[in-house]
Amino acid sequence: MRKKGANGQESRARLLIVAANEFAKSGYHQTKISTIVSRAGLTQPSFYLYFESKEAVFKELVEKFRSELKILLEGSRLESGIDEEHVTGRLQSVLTGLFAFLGKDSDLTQIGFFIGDDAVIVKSEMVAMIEQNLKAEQRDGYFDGDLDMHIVAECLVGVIERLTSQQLLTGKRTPEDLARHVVSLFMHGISIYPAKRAT
Amino acid sequence: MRKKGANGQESRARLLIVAANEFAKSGYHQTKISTIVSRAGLTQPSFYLYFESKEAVFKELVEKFRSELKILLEGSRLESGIDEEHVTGRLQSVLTGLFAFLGKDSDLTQIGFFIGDDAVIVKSEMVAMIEQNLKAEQRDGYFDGDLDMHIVAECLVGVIERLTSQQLLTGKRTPEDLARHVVSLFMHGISIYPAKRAT
Amino acid sequence: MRKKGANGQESRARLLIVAANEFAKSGYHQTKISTIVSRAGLTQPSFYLYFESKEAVFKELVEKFRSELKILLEGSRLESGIDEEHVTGRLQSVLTGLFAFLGKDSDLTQIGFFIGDDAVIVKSEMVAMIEQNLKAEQRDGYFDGDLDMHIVAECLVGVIERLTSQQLLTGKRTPEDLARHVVSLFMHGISIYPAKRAT
Amino acid sequence: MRKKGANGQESRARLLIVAANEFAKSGYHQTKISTIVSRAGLTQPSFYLYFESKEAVFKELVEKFRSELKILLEGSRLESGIDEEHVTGRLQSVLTGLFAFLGKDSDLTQIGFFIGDDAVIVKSEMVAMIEQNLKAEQRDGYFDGDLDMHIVAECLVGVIERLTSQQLLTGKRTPEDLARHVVSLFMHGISIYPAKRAT
DNA sequence: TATGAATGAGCCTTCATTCAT
DNA sequence: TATGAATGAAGGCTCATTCAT
Repeated sequence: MRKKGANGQESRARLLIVAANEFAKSGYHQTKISTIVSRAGLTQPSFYLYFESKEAVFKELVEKFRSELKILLEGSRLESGIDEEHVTGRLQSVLTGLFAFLGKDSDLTQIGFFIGDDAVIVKSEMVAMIEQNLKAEQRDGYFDGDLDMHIVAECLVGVIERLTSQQLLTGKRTPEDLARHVVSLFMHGISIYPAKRAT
Repeated sequence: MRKKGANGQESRARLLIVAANEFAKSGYHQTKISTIVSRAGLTQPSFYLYFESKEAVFKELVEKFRSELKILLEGSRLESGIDEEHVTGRLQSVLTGLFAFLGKDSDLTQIGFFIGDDAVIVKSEMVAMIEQNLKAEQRDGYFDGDLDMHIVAECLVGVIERLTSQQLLTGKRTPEDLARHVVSLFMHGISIYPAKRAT
Repeated sequence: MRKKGANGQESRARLLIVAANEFAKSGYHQTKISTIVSRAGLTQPSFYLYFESKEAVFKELVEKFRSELKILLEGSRLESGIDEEHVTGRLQSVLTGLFAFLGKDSDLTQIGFFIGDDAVIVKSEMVAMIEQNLKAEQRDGYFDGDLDMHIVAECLVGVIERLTSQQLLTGKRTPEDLARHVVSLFMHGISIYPAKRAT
Repeated sequence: MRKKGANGQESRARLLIVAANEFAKSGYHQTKISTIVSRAGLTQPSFYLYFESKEAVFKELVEKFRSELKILLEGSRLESGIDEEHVTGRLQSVLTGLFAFLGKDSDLTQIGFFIGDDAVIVKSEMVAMIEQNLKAEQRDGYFDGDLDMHIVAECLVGVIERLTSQQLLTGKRTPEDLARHVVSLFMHGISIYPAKRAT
């Protein structure tokens, strides 16, 4: 009879899952290898059979998050839209995709988006990307030329950040729902009065 | 014979300042008592002359932030406005005050707003408060009745959070500047087209 | 189906060679089984197919050295010489043989002569043997009767030890060369003045 | 009542002594901090109160040996002698001093002369120094011009090495005694016949 | 003959905290 | 008010060795 998980890949996978969960729950430094291996039904040396070090697993997880996110974002670059409908629709779909991605694996999202020094970088890159797109649309006349798109991009990321942690990862809202609210808010704000734009 | 600066209150104050800075820089767990006392020109036992434990200093700092914030927010409750001008103006002034507060002591803000488990609570409370105010204004007809003000409040806090850490604490923007951008974004969004509200 | 080289004796031999090299290079404790098997193209359990333990391989190597050395030394016992020419010649040839042996397999020499607790014993035995021979020649009148042959023997071994590690194993000198120098030094010293022996 | 050794310098000194003894007895890697502190009547963290790391103590000990040895050797440079008596006497006194130094603190000698990678260097430097001196005397005509003084120096160090570990550190012989034997051996060898030098 | 998988035992190092002065 | 000295409790990592196949 095989020992439980006498299969390397399976053990590794289990360790990775548990590790992600622990890192997400407690942060990098508070996570103990002893807890990880114990939850994975193994002993400490086994951990080092599959990973170089504590830092290495963490990096692997961060990298996984980053690369998946990169693929998602690159696949959803906003080309210049044609009319307002399109712009809105595109934003809606991109955000839905993003929230769907962020909600898919809550441990990984926690790690890549909120824990560790790289999270700051990830979000900065996201801001930069969004800013580029917004500026393009702004040049095309869809958005008020006076807006500081860097600030807008920062705000959007702040919103995504908070909604992800408070609404998405807690299961209170769906990606579509969140995307709809965000689009609505960012497109038209909450006032019932039209903006007094510089004319 | 007293040592230079061998004044209890002064030593305590110095420890508190250094501790705040270390917590802000490195987070709770990465901050070492040895570093704090060393920077404060004292030795480890002295630390325990003024504070019960590492956790105690941290809590004291968090509490300081929370109480100051509480006073600020209570002093700036939005009473029902009278017209759009007022609503906008009030929001603008409240946000300016909030950013001013958050920018006043960056170490304390870091601690109370971003580090430690209480930060989550602080922000949730802020969300709740904002939500109340928004709902009141909504009832008064200033905002679209269909809007989910809980989500809007969450978004506002997310925006405040991010702008604080990325623009305010880095010295890139002033409180007024940030408040203006936020008000503009939240009131009217970025689209040049008016919202198609349900009629 | 056998794997390439899946011949027990061959694997064992490979392990032995690599082990000798690692022990020689890094010493007993710093040598890791994992390194040995990896260099031998095998896995850790295979090691235990051929050797009881880490200590066992080491002992086997030490024993190999000791037995070979023993054979060499026993075959070269100095019988009482007849005249000075003979004594000198005999010493020269014995030393040449010894250096040749020590230079033959540098890893084994390193292990048996310099590493591990047995090396001390090996050299002590060598001292004892040399001492016997020197004393015999001394009784026969070839050497000054006042000399403490135990010390002389110790010196000779010290010289052999150092020349082996610094000149022989580094390839700087040949066995013959070294033997000649040692004989010259031990027979007549370096002074140009004759010794003032007690008469 | 003071705790045993509630004096920093004393604790440090005790640790250093015990550490030296352990390193000398078991070598670097086999020496355990736990053993050192336990023998010094302390606990593990205390060790790190006085030393950076295990490696650091070791280095400190090695350095102590090296610097003391350096001072000794520099103070006893052989100036060109005047006649054979002088040369012999000088050699005798230098060797006596050296053996006295090597016998003074056997643990330190073990560490600096036999353990650790630096021991090899120490001895190489010693060879170089001796070689210089011998060559000078050789140029002055005291020694046979045909001798390879590098080899002679190597032999001398080999002899010192062995006599130190086997006779001096074991308490069997005194520095003077050993020096006398070495001088006699190196000056005139053991043969009763005079050397047939090239004429 | 060979290996994939796993582990018991152990070692170095760190840090918040305390005791005696 | 202040500190020199010390420690309990942990945590990351390594290595020789074994089990089941």
